[in-house]
Amino acid sequence: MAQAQKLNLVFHALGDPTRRAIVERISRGPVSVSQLAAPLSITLAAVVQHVQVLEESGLVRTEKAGRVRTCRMEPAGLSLAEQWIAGRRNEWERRLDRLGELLAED
Amino acid sequence: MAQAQKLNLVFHALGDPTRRAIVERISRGPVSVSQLAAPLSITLAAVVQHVQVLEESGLVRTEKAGRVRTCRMEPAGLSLAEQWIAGRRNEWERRLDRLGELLAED
DNA sequence: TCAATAGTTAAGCGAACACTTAAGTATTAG
DNA sequence: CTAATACTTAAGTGTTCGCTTAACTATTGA
Repeated sequence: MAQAQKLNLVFHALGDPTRRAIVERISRGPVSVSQLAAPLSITLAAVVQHVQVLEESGLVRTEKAGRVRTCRMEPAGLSLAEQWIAGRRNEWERRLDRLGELLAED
Repeated sequence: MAQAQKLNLVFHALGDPTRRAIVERISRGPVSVSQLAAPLSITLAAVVQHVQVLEESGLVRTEKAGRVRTCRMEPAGLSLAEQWIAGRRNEWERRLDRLGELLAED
């Protein structure tokens, strides 16, 4: 998949507060879907849909054993977003440097 | 504004590829709205709407001089997103450390 | 075996989204 | 003064989103 499309999915996934709460929980250790649903005031079906979005975005990996689906972190997903942001900061800082050099010329 | 609400706006803003392209351009230096629109195959009106979303998210600052609106980077916006991501990675790594210590016990 | 548990899937609904067209305002160059 | 430029704003349109209810499947503990 193209990088841009992956970034669409990752940033879109993180744009929802319920999904960020789910990621926060999963980043502390593996959890089942029911455990994810417990503190949330939405139906299990809605939680399943959020988990699907997170899995398709590459932020979360999922595995079913018996009737329980366990969700784990997939750190590469977050990494992609982090690197895009770092790239922007980098360009911005390099520009400030060039500007500083220009102003330092006498 | 609450941190969570800001994160909603920032991640949602970055979830759209056109808006990311706009941020990439702005991170290389200040630009007018027309300059932003030039390489994009959407109407000026649509670009204005994207810029509004970016401004409300805190990623971009904007200033009008005469009839030209100039857009600049607001690095604090990206920073907020970066810190949230770093926080998740941190929790995930700390958990791996604890796990490693457990396994190292004999 | 059979009832509770854990998740799945589909259909539907109202709100938000990205975009367009169209009609406007304000600024500036000639 | 006038025409072109650079937006701005409003209304409308099709699509996607987050969520619900409801009906279903698969697993497991008593």
